[in-house]
Amino acid sequence: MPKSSIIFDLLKSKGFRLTRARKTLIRIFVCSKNPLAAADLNSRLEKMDVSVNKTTIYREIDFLKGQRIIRELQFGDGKRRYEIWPDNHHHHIVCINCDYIECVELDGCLEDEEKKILRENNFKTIKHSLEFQGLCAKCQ
Amino acid sequence: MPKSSIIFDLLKSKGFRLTRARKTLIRIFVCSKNPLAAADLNSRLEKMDVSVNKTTIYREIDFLKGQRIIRELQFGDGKRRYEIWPDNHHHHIVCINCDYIECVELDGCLEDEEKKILRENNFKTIKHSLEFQGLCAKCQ
DNA sequence: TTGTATTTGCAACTGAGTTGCATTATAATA
DNA sequence: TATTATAATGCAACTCAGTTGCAAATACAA
Repeated sequence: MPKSSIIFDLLKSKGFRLTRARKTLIRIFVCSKNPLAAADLNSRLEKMDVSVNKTTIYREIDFLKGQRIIRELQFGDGKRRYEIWPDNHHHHIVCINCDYIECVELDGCLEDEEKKILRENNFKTIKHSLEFQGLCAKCQ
Repeated sequence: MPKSSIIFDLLKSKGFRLTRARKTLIRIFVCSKNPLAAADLNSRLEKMDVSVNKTTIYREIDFLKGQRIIRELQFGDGKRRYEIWPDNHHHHIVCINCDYIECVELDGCLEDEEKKILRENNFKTIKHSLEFQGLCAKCQ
């Protein structure tokens, strides 16, 4: 069973409706290799002949975020980007020249650091955001 | 000699002018314990009776950033924040409840990871942005 | 097929940040 | 001190991401 169908069933079982926009957005996220901003979603929807108002796109983003189907990322260009909720904990590296993005998996990611923060800063760490910026193979 | 004066001399020696706005903004950054957004700068300037147009604030931010006197940070709320260029490499932890911010210093920060990225992703890493979110002592 | 709560579209808005251009003011020099 | 070049500023109008209130449409259970 493709991943989209699993998500459809999950949402249906929770009593949410499967509208054309919602299903298409979920398919877009499942298939996309890169995190997508609201404007990216809009142009992909248009290409797929599913016309959706931008308000709906933002509301659907909130909905999918709330359902933990997607998660939000920030690459420092002032746009919020989203990707399907990952199975594996990972981060990203963005090429500062051509915006090409790759996933990066780190070993034993920041667990010790979060313990240190609890000890030294008295903060209970919930999550962290870590993105790398650099030059991809082509742009070096 | 206070830190602001050192920066004033540096800029002067490079041939830049020391205007009221520029000097006041540098003083604000030097004194501030927290990273500041453009709107924060505006309200602090008003309190100090130095009225400055918002265009000037944004241009001055660009200037100070270009001179490596301040650096930009993102905490994921859609605003860009700035702090005086740090002597020590550090990150931040933000309380998701009350927005209180503390600095966090990590040991041997991410050097091994950046080497790994060069090996495995073929990216030459220039920099990284890492921010923690959690609950501060009061909000736990 | 119907009832209704969920979802959507629209239009108008907010708030961060940008641009072009005319004006002002810093600071080096005469 | 007065002159001058140009760095810095103000203003108004703009872009672009994202939000809000409300009326209309639609998914889907019964």
